[in-house]
Amino acid sequence: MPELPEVETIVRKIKPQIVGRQILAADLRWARTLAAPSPRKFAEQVVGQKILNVGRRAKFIDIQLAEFHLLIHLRMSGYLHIKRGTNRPEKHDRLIIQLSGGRLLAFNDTRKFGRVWLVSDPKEIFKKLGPEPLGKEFTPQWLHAALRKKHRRLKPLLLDQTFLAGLGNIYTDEALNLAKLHPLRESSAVSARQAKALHDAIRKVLNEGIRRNGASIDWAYPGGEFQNYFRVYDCAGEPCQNCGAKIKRIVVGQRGTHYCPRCQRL
DNA sequence: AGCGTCACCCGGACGC
DNA sequence: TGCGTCCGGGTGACGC
Repeated sequence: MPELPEVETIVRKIKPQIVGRQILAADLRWARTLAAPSPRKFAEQVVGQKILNVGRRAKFIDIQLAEFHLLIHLRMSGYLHIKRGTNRPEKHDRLIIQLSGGRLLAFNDTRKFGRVWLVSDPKEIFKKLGPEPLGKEFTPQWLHAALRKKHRRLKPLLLDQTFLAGLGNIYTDEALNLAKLHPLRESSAVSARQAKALHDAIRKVLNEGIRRNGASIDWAYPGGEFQNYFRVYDCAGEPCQNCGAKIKRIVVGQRGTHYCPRCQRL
């Protein structure tokens, strides 16, 4: 389930292999939201363009072309593959871009949740996003002030990309556990000290996820190991590593939510 | 403003 | 074994 660490990892993997190359062909087989209206039009717009850079903003992969930005959101089951040569498309390949130098960039997405945009200015997509949790703007002071302004429960608030951009379900549960805060805790009631703990916990779990190449669960996203280090996510019924109490699973805003009832009191 | 609910997908897990 | 059903992830739309 791609969240920020997976996206970050994928960007680091593909960037050196595709920056500087030119797009020779583009085969768009499926995409939910796309600025270009048709596969033919899409190919017309990108073929011949050079890839200038590959970056990330929140969970979006930003492939900067000479005249456009190709934005890719992997959602849960999406993945970007670099292949050599011109192999046959694999099952669930949704977009295949043939590059100069004999390389192929394929966007594979089993569950068709991922999205692709071709835009001239990525700001139109990014403008609603909150700050980057690993960026300079995200400080304990900012977080405390931002939490106080809201009257929302911590779990849905942290998942809200307009509040803070990049946390998904796994990392939100893990961060709240590390910070010893209950997922249903009212945001405006969080103290400065707790905000500092939450800030540090968010950075810690994201950096840990990146270091372990993200989490591989089920079919999604090969190669990560973070799933072996979950403290609460997907651990319902298991003892808390900190206190031994049984990890609980509840549903908050349609999302599975895992926490330690003893360490994270309401 | 914030919350609940639904929709989008489909491989895998589960129950019969 | 095979078939039906449910689940889960991120996000946007919609109604209260």
